[in-house]
Amino acid sequence: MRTGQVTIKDLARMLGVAPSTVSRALQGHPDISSKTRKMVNELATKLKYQPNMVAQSLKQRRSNTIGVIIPEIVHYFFSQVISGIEDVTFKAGYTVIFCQSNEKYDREVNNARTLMAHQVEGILVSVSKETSDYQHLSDIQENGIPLVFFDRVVPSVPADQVVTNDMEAARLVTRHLIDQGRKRIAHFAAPQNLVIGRERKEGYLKALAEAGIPYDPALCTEADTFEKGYHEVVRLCASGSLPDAFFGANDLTAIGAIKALTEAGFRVPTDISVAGFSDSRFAEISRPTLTSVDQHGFEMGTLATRMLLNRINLGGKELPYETTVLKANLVVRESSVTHR
Amino acid sequence: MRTGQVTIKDLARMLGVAPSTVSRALQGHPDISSKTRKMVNELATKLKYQPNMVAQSLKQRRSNTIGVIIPEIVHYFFSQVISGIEDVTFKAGYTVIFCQSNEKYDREVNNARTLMAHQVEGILVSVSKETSDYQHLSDIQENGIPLVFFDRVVPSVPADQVVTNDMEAARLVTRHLIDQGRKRIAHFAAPQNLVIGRERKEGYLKALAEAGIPYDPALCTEADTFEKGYHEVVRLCASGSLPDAFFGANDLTAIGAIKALTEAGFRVPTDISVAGFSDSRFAEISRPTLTSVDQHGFEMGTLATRMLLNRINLGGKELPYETTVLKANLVVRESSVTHR
DNA sequence: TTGAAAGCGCTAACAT
DNA sequence: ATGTTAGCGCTTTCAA
Repeated sequence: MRTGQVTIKDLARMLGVAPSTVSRALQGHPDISSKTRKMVNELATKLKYQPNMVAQSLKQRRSNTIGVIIPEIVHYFFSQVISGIEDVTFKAGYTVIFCQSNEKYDREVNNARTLMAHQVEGILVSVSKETSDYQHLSDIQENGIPLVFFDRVVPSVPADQVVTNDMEAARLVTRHLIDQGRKRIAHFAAPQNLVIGRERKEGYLKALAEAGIPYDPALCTEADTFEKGYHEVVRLCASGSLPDAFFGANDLTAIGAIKALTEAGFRVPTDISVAGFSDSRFAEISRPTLTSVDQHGFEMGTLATRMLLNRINLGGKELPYETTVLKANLVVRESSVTHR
Repeated sequence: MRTGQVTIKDLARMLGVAPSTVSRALQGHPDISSKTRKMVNELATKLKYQPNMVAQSLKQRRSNTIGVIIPEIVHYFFSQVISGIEDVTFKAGYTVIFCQSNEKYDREVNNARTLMAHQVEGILVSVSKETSDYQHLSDIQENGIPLVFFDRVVPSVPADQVVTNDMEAARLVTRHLIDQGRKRIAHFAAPQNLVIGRERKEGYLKALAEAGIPYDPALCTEADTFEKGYHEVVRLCASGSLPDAFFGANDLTAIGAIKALTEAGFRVPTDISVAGFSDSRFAEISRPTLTSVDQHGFEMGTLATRMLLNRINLGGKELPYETTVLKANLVVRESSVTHR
C-alpha cells in the first residue's frame, strides 16, 4: 500500500465536506444531492482516486475475494478450470488469489492457511496427489469459510463438489476398446488415493466384467505421466507379453505409451489400440490422434465458482451440500479404431 | 471476512493482558517475557488463531500481495510462467492475485484497476493482443506501483522487463530452414502490434537477407492459432503455389499447418519443412515432432517475479530499469530436417 | 516487561 | 442533505 495515494479524506478536505459525504457520493447514495455527487465524482476522476479495497474489506468484513488451491497449473485441464474460475469471478466482481500446491501436502496446508489469513470468502480446492490427511480442509469449514471441491474431491470432507462421471466415462472408454475386439486391455491408473484414480479404475473393471473378460492385475499399474506411460510400455515390451490395448488415466500417459509402442515397431491402432482420458488439445495433436474423453474443464471451473458464490451469498445459512456431475463424453479418434 | 473469527483482542481478554502484548508475543518481540510468549502462543494454537492479513495490510500499508495480468492462461507457455511466478511468491511469503485479460483491452484496463484497488505492491503484465493504448499501465506506475513486463512488453512504457531474444531465435529458426535447402519459406506471424510479433518477423527477414533470399510478402501472413495455421495452408494449397517451408510464430500454428499439409498429401519434412516457436509439450508430441525454440517459461516467471520483488523492496528508490533477455534455444526435431 | 491510545481508510448508525 | 462518531483488527509509539 503505497503512500501518497488519494483517499476519501483527501477528497473531503479539498471539497470542504465530510468524508462520509464523499463515501456516500461515490456509492451513489440517494441522500446525496446530485450537485454534490457530481462535484465529488469529478474530483475523484480528476485525481484518479482508487478505493482502498483493503480498508473496505476490513470495514465490511467481506473481502470480495476467493481462493483457489490447485495441484499444478501446467496441465491443460487445470488451466482450463482456472480460466473458467477467472471468468465467473471477474463477472461477479470478485478477485481470486491463486495458490499451487505443486502436488505437495505441506504446501497445500500452507496454502489453506494463507488463504484464510487473507480473509477469502470461499475456497475452491482440488487436492494434491500426496494429500491423505484432510484436517486443513476441515479447518477451513470450521472457520465458516465455504469450500467447494472440483475434480479431485475428498469424500470424507462433506462439501459442495463438481466432478466428472469418471467411473462411467472410464467404463465407456474400456467398453469402446473391447468393441474394437481387444481382449488384453492394460490400464495405466492415476494414484489410487485420489478418488478419480479409483473411479477410473472401477469403470475399467466394470467394463471388463460386463464383457466377461477376467481381470489380470498384471495389466494394471499406476502411471500418470508421459514419462511413466512411456517407460511402462518399454518395460512391458521387454517382459515379452504385451497387451493389445492401453487405457491411460490421462492423455499424456497414453501418448507416452504410443511413443514407446511406435518406437518398438508396433502400429497404433493396427496392432495395439490406445485411449486416454481428459481430452486435452494433446489428443487432437497426437499422431495418431488420441481417443479420449472430454472433461469440460472450463465448465467445471465456472460451475464450481458459481456454487461457491451461491454458498457465500447464503451467508452461513445451512443448505445440503450438492454434487454436480459433469458428463465426460467419449471422443473416438484414430488411436483406438481397428475396423470400420 | 466471517464473524466469530478469533482475534488478538479475544486472546488478550482471555489471558488478561493487553492486545498489544499479544501482538508482540505473536511476532516474537524480544521485550516479551518467554513466559507470556509461551502462554500466548499456546492459546493461539489451541484456538487456531489466524492473523487477519487484511487488517495487518491496512495498518502496515503493505499487502504482501502482487498482481498478475496475463492474456490467456490456457497456453502452455503462460501456464509455465504463472507456475514460476507462483513458486517465487510462495517462497517469499507473498500472495498473488490473478487476472486474465482474455486478450481484451477493456478487460486489461479493468484488471489494472482491480489490482490497484486491492493494494497490490507490484504488478506483472503481459499485454493483450488488442492493447494499443497504454495509459492504464502508466497509471499503475504513476501510482507508485512497480511494474514488470514479461514476454509481451510495451517499449513506450519504461519498466523492468523479461523477454525472449525473439529476433535472434527467429533468425536461427529461419536460418535452420535455409540450411535444409529451403528457399521459399513462409512465415505465419504473430500480431504485428505486439513487439514479439515484430521481432520474430524481423528475425525471419534478417535470415532471408543474410542468405540472399528475396523477401516475398505473399509468403508472410498473420496467423497465430492452430486454426489459422490450418486454414492458411488450405488457402495456399488452393492457390497452387505452396512454399517449401513454414515458420510459425508459435507451435500450435505450425502444428495446424502440418495437419493441413498432411491432409493435402504432402509429407513433412520430406516435401515441406515446418518449424514453430516457443517449445511447448506440443512440439514433442506432434508427429512429426516439431522443430521449435525453447522459451523457458517457468524461468521467465521466476525472473520477472524476482525483479518485481527487488523493485518493491527498493521502496520507491529510483534505479534504472532493467531488461533481462532469456535465450530461447533452437530445438531441432523431425519436422524440418531434410538430410542427415 | 507490559499497557493505553492512536490510527491505517473506509462505512454506517445516529445525529442535525 | 450532510456531519459526527465509532470501529473493523492490527501495530506501534509513548508512557508506566
